[in-house]
Amino acid sequence: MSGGNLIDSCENCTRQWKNFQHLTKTELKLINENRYEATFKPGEIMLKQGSPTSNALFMANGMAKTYIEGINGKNFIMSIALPGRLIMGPGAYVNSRHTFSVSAITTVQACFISFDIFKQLVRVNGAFAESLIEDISAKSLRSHIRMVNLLQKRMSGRLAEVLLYFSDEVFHNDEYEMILSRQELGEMTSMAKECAVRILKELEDSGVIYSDSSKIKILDRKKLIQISEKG
Amino acid sequence: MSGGNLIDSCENCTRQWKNFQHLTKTELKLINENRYEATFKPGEIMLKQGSPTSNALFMANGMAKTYIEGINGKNFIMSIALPGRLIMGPGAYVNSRHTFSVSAITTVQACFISFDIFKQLVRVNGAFAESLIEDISAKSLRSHIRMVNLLQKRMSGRLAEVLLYFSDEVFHNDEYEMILSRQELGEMTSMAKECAVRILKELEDSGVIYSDSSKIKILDRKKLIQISEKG
DNA sequence: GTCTGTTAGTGATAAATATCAATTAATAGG
DNA sequence: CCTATTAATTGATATTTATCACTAACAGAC
Repeated sequence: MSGGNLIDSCENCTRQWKNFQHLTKTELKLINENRYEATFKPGEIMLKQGSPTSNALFMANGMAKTYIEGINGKNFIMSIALPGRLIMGPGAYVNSRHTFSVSAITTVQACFISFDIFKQLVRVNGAFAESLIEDISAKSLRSHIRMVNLLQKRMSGRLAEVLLYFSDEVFHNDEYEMILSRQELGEMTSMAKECAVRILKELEDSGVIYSDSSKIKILDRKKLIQISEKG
Repeated sequence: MSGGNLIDSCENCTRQWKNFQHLTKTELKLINENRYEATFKPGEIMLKQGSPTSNALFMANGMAKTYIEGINGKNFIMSIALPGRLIMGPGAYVNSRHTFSVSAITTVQACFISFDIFKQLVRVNGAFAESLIEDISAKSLRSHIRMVNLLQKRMSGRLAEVLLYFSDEVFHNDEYEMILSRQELGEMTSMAKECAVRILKELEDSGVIYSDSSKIKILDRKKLIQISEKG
């Protein structure tokens, strides 16, 4: 993590959070003047669960994992944070503690903005507030869907779902680098790493995917969707 | 479900959603003039997953279960809706479809308020908007905690947690009527009904609770918490 | 290059959980 | 009060998933 601003301004930022479009020029300038840029190396923790929610975090470049540190050191990876996204857990408006941790997977460039300023803008700008509610709601909706997936499907269905998530939401491609280790893949699908390995192999053996340790290629999308839906 | 307003007005309603305190008199009057009261009998569906989110729902009296209709007709009960609470899923601000269903457990008195009006107030009243974000955030936080509980604990831990939920959040008493059937208890803890029965029996045999088919009494709270935390 | 620690992969086994098949309460109508 | 259903319980068994104990592969430090 190093200081110094590489990004010129929020106004010209190509990775700007899309909800900032609801701010006036003055308001956006206020954000810009109060942001702190940081660059994280792979593996570095960007936000720590339990720490005070003093800042909202915006992803400018790179990828990170958001995860809950659960019972007995067992993690649960919720999602992959991508450029242009706001990272703000529910704790910001409840107990002022981060509900989850975030750690960089690749090199990550991110901006911190004080919650005092952020919340103030939410209070005075109705359209901005509404767009924040939309953002929070979308995350909540995903988490509901995710919950049912994880609770009601067997391992192969859960893993298939995550493989599709990477293809559809993260890389927008049927072929991609699996940026998570097998251990992490297990933490995202709520299974032991050994099981993740085995099911990946099963999917490869049945010709649904090609999988070299770090590369994934979806060969039979229809079947993968079927496995994901059937459970 | 029958029409006719039994509640005099929002202003004097003892079950008023606490966030309405941020509304002006005029705004609250607007809500009051546009609300529709309904009474549901036990078992009746109040909101159906997938249907359009035309209204926000406020619980005035009684208890309901909110549940997601998942895979193969398997339900997942998220929580018990109580008097004074707003029922509004994330769909309202995303795809205008209810994300979950709600059905009455006891006789329920509830008010429907059009989302058009509700959203308008969110837009113009910053403090109200903020309080809504707080409400949504609190629900989201619970759901995160719930997710870890359900994903990382074994059956006895999950059931113990739900028994404590009823005691702490619903009845505020160590002794209460279990308003859910064994089947539903299973749907809330993500286990088969037979397992719910067995674990309830185990807890009784080990003196942690007393359980007559419909009555639950927590005898050893410390131990129950321990079981819930250990997983 | 060699050493060393970490991740991936494999098979055997144990533990947890679901399903199935019966019975036995419990309850709502008539 | 009796009967038809539905819910609760129980035991046996099948599935699913986790754990354990290794071996192989790999990457970084020196």
